[in-house]
Amino acid sequence: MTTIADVAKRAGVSPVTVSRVINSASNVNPATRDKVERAIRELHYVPNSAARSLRSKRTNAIALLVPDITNPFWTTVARGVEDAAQSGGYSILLCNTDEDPTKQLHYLDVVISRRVDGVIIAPYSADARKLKRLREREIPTVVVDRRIQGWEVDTVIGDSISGARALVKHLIDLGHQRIAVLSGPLNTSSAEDRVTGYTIALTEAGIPIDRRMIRRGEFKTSSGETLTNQLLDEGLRPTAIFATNNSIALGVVDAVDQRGLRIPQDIALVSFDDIPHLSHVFPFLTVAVQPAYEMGIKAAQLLLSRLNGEQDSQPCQIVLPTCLIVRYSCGGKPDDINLPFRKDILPEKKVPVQPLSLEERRELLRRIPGLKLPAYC
Amino acid sequence: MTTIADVAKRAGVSPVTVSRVINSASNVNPATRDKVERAIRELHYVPNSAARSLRSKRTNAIALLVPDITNPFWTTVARGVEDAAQSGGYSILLCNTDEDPTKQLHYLDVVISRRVDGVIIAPYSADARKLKRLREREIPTVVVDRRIQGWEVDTVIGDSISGARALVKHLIDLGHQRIAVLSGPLNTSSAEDRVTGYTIALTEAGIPIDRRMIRRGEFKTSSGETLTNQLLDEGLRPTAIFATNNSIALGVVDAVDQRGLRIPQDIALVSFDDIPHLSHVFPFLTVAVQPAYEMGIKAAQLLLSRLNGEQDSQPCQIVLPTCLIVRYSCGGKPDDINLPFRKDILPEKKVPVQPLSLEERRELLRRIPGLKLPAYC
DNA sequence: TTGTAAGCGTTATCAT
DNA sequence: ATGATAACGCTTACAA
Repeated sequence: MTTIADVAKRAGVSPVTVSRVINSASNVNPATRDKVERAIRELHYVPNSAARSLRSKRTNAIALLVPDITNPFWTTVARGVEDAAQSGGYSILLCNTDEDPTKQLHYLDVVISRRVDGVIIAPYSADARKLKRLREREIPTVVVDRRIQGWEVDTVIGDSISGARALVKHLIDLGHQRIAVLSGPLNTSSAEDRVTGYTIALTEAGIPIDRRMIRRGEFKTSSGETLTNQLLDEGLRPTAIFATNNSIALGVVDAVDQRGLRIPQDIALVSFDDIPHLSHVFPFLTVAVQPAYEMGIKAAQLLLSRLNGEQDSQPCQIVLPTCLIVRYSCGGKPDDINLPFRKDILPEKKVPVQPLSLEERRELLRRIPGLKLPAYC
Repeated sequence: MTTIADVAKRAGVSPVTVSRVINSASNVNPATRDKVERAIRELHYVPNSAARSLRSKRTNAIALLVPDITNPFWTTVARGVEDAAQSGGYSILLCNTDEDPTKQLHYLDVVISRRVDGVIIAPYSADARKLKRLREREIPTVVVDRRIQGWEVDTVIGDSISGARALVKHLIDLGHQRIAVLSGPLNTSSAEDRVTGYTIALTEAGIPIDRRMIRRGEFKTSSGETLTNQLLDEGLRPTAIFATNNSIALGVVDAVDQRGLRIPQDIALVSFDDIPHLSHVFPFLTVAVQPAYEMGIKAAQLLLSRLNGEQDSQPCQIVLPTCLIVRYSCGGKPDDINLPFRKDILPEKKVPVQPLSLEERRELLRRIPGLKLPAYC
């Protein structure tokens, strides 16, 4: 395989000069540059990045650790990351962690072994100790979609609290009083923030919190199904369910379907995160959406700016606004529509979600004793 | 950062011995191994893979080049690839080409520069010359989803011809005679094979081919929309449309919707490739599906077996069977169902697709003069 | 502007 | 079973 020495020989210069051309150093004579570039072309020379990395201590690669690329939310985030990374000259190492501690740990070792320049991660836990390896080695890191406790690290998240609050408020406005929430893992901030938003909305409406209506599982369809079954088996008779992510929502649909119940006639359903192509063909599910693509772009841009030292040294937290998309799944629409759907019959309404105001925040902290409101909202 | 020399010193052995331990060489004294492993743990040593790669000429990485990870088909393939690669100790370099020649070329350079051990690619064109760089450098390659002309290379594809034939036959059985097909790029075998399947089904039913009913665009929603509009504007009055991929199908839905027409009452729709979560909530679209996850797994396994030299030297072509999933979108169901859907009201039927038999093949070649049937079916 | 020399951290090769 | 030595292909530091 052609090396830099071959090119140098052909161009009649030293390897260093070729290196300078490759790295677009300024101090190269244009004529020399031409010679070298011709030699590179003629020999189809492509530098060996292992060798470059070994010497330069940079890999021009970043790792992306997400729970599951198969979830359309993560797919979209990944695409954003890839686009931004690519245009900055970085490659992406893709890692699915499945929210699995062992897998995440394994991948952190891969990340360290490969000496990637930076990491974008949606960690399975808010516990900073799980990311010790990254921190110890001072690998530039951006956490996405979730907040971390115990480590001031760059973070890009959606405003889950306000989104959830808006979603539940919407249900309440439609007359629902018995609303259940199906949350994800306890130590995952996005799951918890959505429960917080739920609590806020109920409190603001003067509806007492029934702890039995708050369920926690995993961000998985199977979990949504199980939790729904438990909920309905216990005879709590919720009139609406808030699924804290799209996978859980699908599980709710399944469980409700199996019981011969109907959405929204028998039970309403809202969800955090959309199911992209579904809305396209069947504008059904009322959801709070985060700008997933932008989240990916922003995370990558933030990381790259760190790598280039363009950023001030303070870790930052970027909070992206959410939108409420009101569709059919909580009722309020005729239920005798012919198949298939036309968007003029099943219109959808997209509304930006307002974050909590300072007064609302203060008021809430007063009214709800145990409430922990993260700084971001 | 800790190096192999640090570990060696601590364990009181030479770096080579540490290397042997890392690489689980057999000829290491168990006691020595223990000492080394302890030292590794104590120092939190993780080998530098750039250095390893430079010396060993292996990167333990493979590149995955797909059109767009955002398309659920590719998402699923990617997940399969990642799972298989991970369990073989390989990392994945993710590259979205957007079916764009420039992007693909760019990524081929990245691939070469990074000296990945192998490549899994869905190339934007069947022209082998576009992959010259891979071939010249003898980078082990598996082509997925598409056939390549002019290069005998490992390939994993779905049986597009039989799938398309089954899909169109289904339409014909329901009484459709004026069926349009919206295909993808001319030089993409999956697109062309699906048109071939279409042609076969019509011919077998004795329906003459109307060239105006065959449209070609891109595998994009916008393209599906445009093509549908053109088709309908020209007054060809198709009673059914066959979209050759899921993105195109979504464009058809849009266009039909905008005209105030309904699927399937006014026009039927079938598609190649499912839209995963859609079917979950709204079992609507009749489709031919390929086992996308298995395609990813198979492609990665094939590649890894090449890398490990476990395979005979012949390039091979793996053809995965397709299934027909019959749902609502071509009619034959009541159209006065209340929202939302219950799967017992909108049942779906999944049928394995039979490949063309030898006799059928022979018969077809006789009846259709210009027909080019690829070897795989 | 260009070149020389050294070294990045590992493993292949050969020797013991 | 273990070690010494060199080399992988490049870039940094310094010199000219």
